[in-house]
Order: sequence, then C-alpha cells, then structure tokens
Amino acid sequence: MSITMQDIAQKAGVSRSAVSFVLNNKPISSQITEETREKILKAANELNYRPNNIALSLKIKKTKTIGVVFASALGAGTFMNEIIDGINTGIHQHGYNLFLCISDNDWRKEARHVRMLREKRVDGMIVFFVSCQKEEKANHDHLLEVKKDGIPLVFIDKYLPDTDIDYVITDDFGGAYEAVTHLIKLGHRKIAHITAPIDCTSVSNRLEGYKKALIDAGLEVKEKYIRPVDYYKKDNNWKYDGYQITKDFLKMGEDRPTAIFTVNDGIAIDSFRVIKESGLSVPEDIALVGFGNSIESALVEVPITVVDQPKSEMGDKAVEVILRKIELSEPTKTEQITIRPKLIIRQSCGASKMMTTAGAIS
Amino acid sequence: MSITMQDIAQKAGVSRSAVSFVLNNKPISSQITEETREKILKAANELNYRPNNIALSLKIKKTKTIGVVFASALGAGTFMNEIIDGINTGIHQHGYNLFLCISDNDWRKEARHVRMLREKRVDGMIVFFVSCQKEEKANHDHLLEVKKDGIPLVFIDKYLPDTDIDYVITDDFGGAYEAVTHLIKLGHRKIAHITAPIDCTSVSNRLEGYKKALIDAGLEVKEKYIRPVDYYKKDNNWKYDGYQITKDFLKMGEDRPTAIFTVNDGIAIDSFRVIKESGLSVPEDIALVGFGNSIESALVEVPITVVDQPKSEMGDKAVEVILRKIELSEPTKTEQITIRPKLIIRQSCGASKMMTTAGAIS
DNA sequence: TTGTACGCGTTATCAA
DNA sequence: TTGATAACGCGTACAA
Repeated sequence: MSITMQDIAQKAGVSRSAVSFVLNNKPISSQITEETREKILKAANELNYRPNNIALSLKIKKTKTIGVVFASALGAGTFMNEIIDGINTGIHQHGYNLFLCISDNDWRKEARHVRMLREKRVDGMIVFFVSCQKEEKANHDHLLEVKKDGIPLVFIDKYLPDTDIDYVITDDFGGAYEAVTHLIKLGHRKIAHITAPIDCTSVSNRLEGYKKALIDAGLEVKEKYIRPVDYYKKDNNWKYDGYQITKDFLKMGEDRPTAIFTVNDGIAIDSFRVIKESGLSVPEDIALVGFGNSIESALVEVPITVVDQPKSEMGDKAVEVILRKIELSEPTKTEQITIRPKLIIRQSCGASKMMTTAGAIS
Repeated sequence: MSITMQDIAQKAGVSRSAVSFVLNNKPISSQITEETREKILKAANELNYRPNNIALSLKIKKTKTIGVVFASALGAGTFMNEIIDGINTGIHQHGYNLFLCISDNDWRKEARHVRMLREKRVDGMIVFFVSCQKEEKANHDHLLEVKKDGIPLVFIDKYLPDTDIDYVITDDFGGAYEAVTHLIKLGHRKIAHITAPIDCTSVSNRLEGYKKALIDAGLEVKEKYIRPVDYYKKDNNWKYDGYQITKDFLKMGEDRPTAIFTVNDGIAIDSFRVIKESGLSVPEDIALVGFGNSIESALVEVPITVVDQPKSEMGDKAVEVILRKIELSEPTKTEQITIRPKLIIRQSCGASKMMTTAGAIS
C-alpha cells in the first residue's frame, strides 16, 4: 500500500541505493547525474512518497517525539493549552513532535499512558502527574520506571519529593508569600487561606508561603483560618467546592476574615459568588486573591487579583531541559527550575492599579 | 540500552521464541511449562522490559495512533480542549493514541505537520485546518495528499467544499438560523451580523443562516447590517477586532441595529464592551447573540446568549468515523456529519429563562 | 552508479 | 520447546 524507496527505484529505473543517496542529499549523490537525480525526485513526487519514519526510528533508535502527559484537559480553563502552547513552540523548532496523553485524573490511566509512551520509544516525557483521586493516594511507580529506563523525564508544575527527577514549576511558595504580603500591606490582619485536600507540592508550598508571610509580618497563624475544600462531582469529574468553606468563614462573626487567599482561581470565584450572595461585597468587606490567572479570573464582575502562574514559560523551560537531556544523553546533573510568578493586581483587594512584577529565577 | 526479548531470553535461560510466545499469550504457549513461563515473566519484570512498539509497527504496518492537527491552541478559550477531550475519550477506549500538532494558523506549518504525520504512519488524521492567514489564502494540497494516500481523514468544525472528505461539523446554518429567529421573535427587526473576513464553510454557513432567517420572516437582508471584522495583531497572533464594527453600528442613528448576531463569542464580547462604554446597555438598547459558547461568554457581566457548538460531541463523532474507516479499511462511503447545536439563552437578549434545545441529527 | 548484505526488534512459520 | 529464517523499510558500508 505504502510507497517505498524500492517503488521509486523501480519507477525511475535506477537502484535503491541511488534513491536513498539522492533523497537524503548524501555527499555521494554529488557523483550522481543531474538527470538521474531529477528522475528520482520526479518519481518520488509522482508516487506521493513519504519516507517511513517508523523504519527510520527502528534503525536510529530515536523517534524525535516527546510524550506529554496531563492529568486533565479541562481542569482549569486554558491551563493545559497555555502549557502545551509553550511546549509546542520550542519542540517544533528543534524538529520534535508531540504525543499527547490525558489521564483524566486517574493514576491508573496515567500509568498505562506512561508505559505506552515507553513502548512507543518517545525520546523524553513531560508529565503533569496525578497526585491523588478522592480518598486514594496515587501510585507513582510508573514514573520511577521511566527514570530507571534512562528516558529523560521532566515534571511540570509539581514534583515528586525525595527523587532527583527534573522539574519546572512555579515558585508556589514565593507567589503565595507575595500575595499574602500584599494583603497585609493593605491592612488586612485576619487573612484566611482555602487550600486543597491533596498532598502535592504545589498545594503545600502555597500553604507554606501563606504561613511564612504571616509570620514575617508578626501575625499569628491560626488553624481556624486554614481550611481545605471538599470535592464534589460534576460531569463525572471531581471538582473542588469553594462554597461551603466560604460560607463557614462568613459565619465567624467578629472573627470573620477580611481577606481570603485561595489555592486556585476556581475557588476564588466560588468565594466571590458566596460573598456576593450573602450581601457582602468584594473588596470592601472581604478581599480576595486567587492563584493561577485563568481567563475566568479576569472576567468576573470584580476582576480577581491573582498570582499568575507562568504557564507558557513553564512549557518553554520544560522543553529546554528535556532537549538538553536528550541531546547530551550524558548523565547530566538534575535540573530543577522554579519560575517566579507575577502578582496581577486587579480589583478584588482594593489596591491601586499598579502591578508588581518579578523576573524569572531558576 | 533498551531491553529486548533477546535479553530476557538470555536472563531466563530460554529461547527467544519462548519469550515471544509467553509474552504474547500465544496458544502455543500453553505447551510451555508453567515454570518456564514464570521464569520468563520474572525476567521481563526485573529487566523493566517494555515491548518495542516501533518494531511492532514496522512489522504490522499499524501504529494505533491518530494524528490530530489544530490550527490554534489558544484561539477560543477551551475550544480545543473540549474537542480534544471528546477525541481522547473515544480514542483510548479503542486502544488508540493521540499525536497532537498545532499549526498556529500557519498553513505552511500545517502542511509540514500533516506530512510528518504521514511519515509517522499514523492510522488516521483528524484535522481542524487553516482557512487563511491575513490576506493570503491557505493551500490545502497536503490534505488532498493524505486522501490520495488512502489514510483515513476527518475534518472537524469545517470542511473543504468540492471534495468528498469526511467531516464532523456544527450545523452552522441551523444554529445561526435559530439564533436570528430567536431575535426576530423577541421583536427585533434591525438585526446586524458581524462576520469574519475569511473564506471558510463555518463562517459562510452562519452568514447564510442569518440571511435565511430574515428572509423567512419577511425581513429584508441589508448589506449595511452585514460587516466583516478586521484583524489586529496581539501576542504575535492575529485576532479579530469586534470593536470598530460595533462602533460603526452605533453611529447609524435611526438605523442603528437593535440586535447583533456575531460569528463568534469573542466578537460578541468585544461588542458588549463597546456598547457598554458608549453608555448604552445590553439587552435594553441592543441585544447580543454569540456563537460558540466559550467559557468567557457565560462570565461577562451580562452573560451572553450563544449558539452552543457541540465541541466534545464533534470530537466523539470524529473518532467514531475515523475508527470505522480504519478498522474496515474497505472503501466505505463518505461520512459527513452535522451536529445540531443548542441555543443557550442567557441575559444578553432579554428573553425569558427558557432554553431551546434540539437533538443531534446527522 | 549499482548490487549485495547487515542490523534495528518484532512476529510468524517451519523443521527439529 | 528450540533454532533458523524471512519480512517490515531504511541507512550505510563495501565491492564491483
């Protein structure tokens, strides 16, 4: 069915070697008549020939393909898109292509995908892995196998502690620290934090940043102001429920927080709705800061101040790292990159319209 | 570097054939001692073995991979995500995987991607192609080559007229017709349409639906109410500018339209902003209906009534079609599927809170 | 220029 | 159970 060099050779009435030489512009092909060369090119063209990359890959043991695994395609607005966009740009410039897998927040599916990518002999993998699914903690053996296999692996946005696997993440600690410090500077003293009930580095680092900012400002860290959301099921997908916690905060009377810093934008938007429904207003009664900078966060009635996760930069960097590993193929040292996020000040905390920026560090 | 069956055979002290039989659960392997079988399995496990799918593909001439090409990763909110999500679900259930390419609205890049996918010997391709980029009309030869090659090809969301290539699209005509009819029923007579300056089926079908709805209601189709947007450059990407056209409409005095139907949500949001800035209000002064149902459309201050493109259904269907083509491998008849969209009534046209729905047709 | 041969890792067939 | 051998399509090296 599919056209081979043999077919071209036949049609052009030359040898298969000649075809190979010409098609690959080998130095030897300079000793081939211009006439023969054109005959070959013409035949290839007429036959709609495309080299068989599978055969090539088998031979050279390289696929020029990067496997990318994401926990969710629709999780947080365009989170995946922006990262993919970053990955994509870099990847193609270097002649690599992208194998995409979505694990739907199911670590078993993730494991299947990761093993499949190994079988497909991708040259490297960029993984946004599943931390846990409701109750059950995720298993990560399949990721360690990749490492053991010697296939370049880079985590994105979160990492596995206690391993020396490369990663590119947002400075969650620093971002949270800056967000909370911003609130403190605006005069807030009762600052709550809504966190997520999962055990992953990004979530816990944000929590730590929140605590440290309070401590550095001489404020007390109060457990009653730190609450994890619950899950609820929507469209057959587990989502976070920011409503209940916010309601709880509103019922605290005297102790009611004057500001809430949430672990992500989705929850901040939930909070906004609850606050509004209760007759209070943002930012006058309660200030709000989210984390992520999803498109939604900017479109809410009162645009929400957020820590901007540098999504496409993470994608860019992840590509840089993985290509370095692939091309050097030497046992290089671990690269663990943290990108400093910007705080985007909008209207949900009543601050002036200035913007705090910070460059990237690594 | 990579472990082969040979390595396993060696380690287990058996023949390579035995390994192959056991690993593939061949009937012949029933004649193999339970002991040998376990030795083999154990060795495979200890060596962290994964079959080489490249070698397999070369032999069986199947990659179990579908190539997916998108014009843009960030074009319209989560448009791509939702389609990919649909594609992804179906694909994995059937043991297929997904090779993703983004052409950044550049048809030359698209051509490179499509040819690359042919070289990678994907079993089929789902393509959201580039219609044109500013001034220049896109070339589609690379898509015809795929067809000529006999590789199953399905277009998504728009198609190439004058070809018999399969596609799965939204009923753009019907959706537009319903949207405009809705406006007419609400009493509007001066209904404008903002279209796009590109020559592609989805855009022109929406325009035709708009016209037909007017005609069927006995209203006149006026050219002054039909205007294409201009492009502008943002983040190195061409975007549509809905602002200027809307401003022009507002300046029409007596003839000012009382309703605007836009070819997509992004433009509807632009229009909303212009209307609001001019001191007028939606829907009291001007009603608005968009097309797409991007997340943004629901989050605007006045949530926008939109035609809901059935994105994940399009993905689903595209997979169904392509798998049918792949597995049958017989020259089956062309499948061109049109999915009827729903009109989602929100607050931008002042209609009551009911929802018009319609099932899918094909 | 050509023809021949090898190797990449697998499946598959056949004879031992 | 085991070898041995062919085939998949290509790159490459070598002898003619």
